[in-house]
Amino acid sequence: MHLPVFLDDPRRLLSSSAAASASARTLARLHALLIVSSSATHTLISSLAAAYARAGDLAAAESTLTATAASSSIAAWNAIIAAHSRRGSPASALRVFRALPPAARPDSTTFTLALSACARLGDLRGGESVRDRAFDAGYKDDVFVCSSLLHLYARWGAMGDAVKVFDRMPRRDRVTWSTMVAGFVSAGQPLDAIQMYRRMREDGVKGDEVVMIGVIQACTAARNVRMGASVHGHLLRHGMRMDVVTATSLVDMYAKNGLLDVACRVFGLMVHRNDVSWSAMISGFAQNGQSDEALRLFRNMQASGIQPDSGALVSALLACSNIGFLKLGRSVHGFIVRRFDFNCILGTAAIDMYSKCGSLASAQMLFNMISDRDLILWNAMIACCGAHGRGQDALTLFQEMNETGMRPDHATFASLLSALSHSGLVEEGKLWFGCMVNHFKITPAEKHYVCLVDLLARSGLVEEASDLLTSMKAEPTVAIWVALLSGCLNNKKLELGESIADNILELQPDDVGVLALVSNLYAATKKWDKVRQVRKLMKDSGSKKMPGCSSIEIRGTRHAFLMEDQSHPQREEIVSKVAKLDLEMRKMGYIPRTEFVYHDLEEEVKEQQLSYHSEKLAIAFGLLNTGPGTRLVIIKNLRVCGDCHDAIKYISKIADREIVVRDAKRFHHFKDGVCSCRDYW
DNA sequence: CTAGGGTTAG
Repeated sequence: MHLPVFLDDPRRLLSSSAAASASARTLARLHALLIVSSSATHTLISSLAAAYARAGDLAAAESTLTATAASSSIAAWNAIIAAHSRRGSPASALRVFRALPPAARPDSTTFTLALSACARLGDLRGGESVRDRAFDAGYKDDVFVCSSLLHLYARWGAMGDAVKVFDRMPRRDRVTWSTMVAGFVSAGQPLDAIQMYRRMREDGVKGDEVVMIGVIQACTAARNVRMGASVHGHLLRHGMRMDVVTATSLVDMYAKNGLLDVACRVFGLMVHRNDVSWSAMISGFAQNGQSDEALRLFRNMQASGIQPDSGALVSALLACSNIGFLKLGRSVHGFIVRRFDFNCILGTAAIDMYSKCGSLASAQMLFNMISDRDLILWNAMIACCGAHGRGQDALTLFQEMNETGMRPDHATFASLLSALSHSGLVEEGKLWFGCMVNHFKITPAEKHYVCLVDLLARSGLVEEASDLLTSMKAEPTVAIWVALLSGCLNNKKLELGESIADNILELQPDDVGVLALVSNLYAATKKWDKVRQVRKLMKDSGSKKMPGCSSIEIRGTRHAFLMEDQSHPQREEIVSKVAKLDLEMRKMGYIPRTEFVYHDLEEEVKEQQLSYHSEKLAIAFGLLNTGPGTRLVIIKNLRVCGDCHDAIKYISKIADREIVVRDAKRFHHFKDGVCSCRDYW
């Protein structure tokens, strides 16, 4: 037993580094001995309490101080408050702060800790009362106190107040500056963040990693890769520590700006990578449409022994959504259920995955299981119903959402209006558009106008839609004109349609689908020279666009089909299946719509080209490889053309199959010769 | 004994 030795000089023990790492148990024995031997002085008790706090026994620390003369020792209390903070319980930190005995006079450290706790809790009013006490106690010009006050405001979007504090600070250090930079970034003002950094440099303050991370994020948000790269160079030249966080923000900066190869190189050069670094890289691929690569990385991450965090899982789910990989999506969902609490972010990503993989039922089931729903989760589920052609369900959900007191935002209405439009619920669409503007005071954006115009025009109310355009403050965009034009074409309002087509051409669209619509309209009015002119534009933009690709998942394996790709082992069988279907379709009245072939070819060759459209190949493959009655889910990267849309209706009848096609815009549910979406051009 | 930092959903 060596404790008595300590008793010779407990003072030395408590100030030595041994105490810093002493266990709470050792400290307790020492404590007891101090009391028994009546040698517990004020200073000793205070140091002991601080040592308890460092060792993590906060209850012991507090009870050591309470009811002794040492309870006036602010240093000991600070140690306790700091320990609560480190442990991630700001509420406990504040509780201790508020219950300080009157004899313990808070100092700069105490106020700083309390303000930081308020910032973490988002307790602005509590923070302001701490501020008042700090200022009264004479810490008005204290850099630590002011910087944490600044952070409180900046972190919660009150940049105006943050600037006020900042402006009257007599002294600023790099923490002050970096707080301002990060504040502007999270307030969505990246240019002001960069401006702050410039001011800092003019003031002669050198940036450290933390400031630079803020600047990198600002470059990411401002889409300024050039400056981002120069910051990167600056870091390297000045030999700044490339820690995980710095490197990760660089990876993110390059990836979000489309420089995936550079992002990869930075990622590859990292000495230590943690879950967040992997997440940044995976999301970079997923958001740049390289979903297969994102999923490969996701597997690599697990293989290298890093447990995916929620960021990586969300990105993996996003990648599964993009390519419609239901089996993998399900397994990621299963992984989450086993290891995580299902929060709203993960829930939203999973619901979106099920939705985009064609499984409305799974999305609904998951939604019903989540009881604590936030705005984005509701929006995702409403969008899901809409995408699957369930306008009425979307409306019911929307009303349910309102009943819970959740306030809809612009995205909610975009999803709702789009759902109503796809289901042809005209009266409801008009009603809720008006309600959005008048009751919820949301200024309609382009997407809202597109939905409403589409809804009106499709339903034959072309004039009403046209009036809506004139009532708009801004000039109509291509998307809005297109919605109106397709209504004109479907409802044979050719005269109005022609002037709209002219308007669209003036805006120089390069979208082949848009041009096809315009060309179809000119064909309907027999303006053949204009048809030729538009078809030339289509040829130019058609050669630039990516090839159409469709995929189908059969028993957990994905099969992708491109028009040009001859390499599929079952290619011949597939092509002859399509030909057989084609024959039957024609007997039932199908007429190939060769206007959807954009190359100058003989009519016969054009018809053949139509047979090679990727969605037809994928469907034929699906029919060959699944049993009768199995539902087929096709994921297509571009929009389904009018010809395929007609053809799949017939195929669903002939093969007696439910066929779901997800194109770049939405879902088409084909069954018994009809599609859930209304007229299609 | 004290303040500031990265990824992820509609």
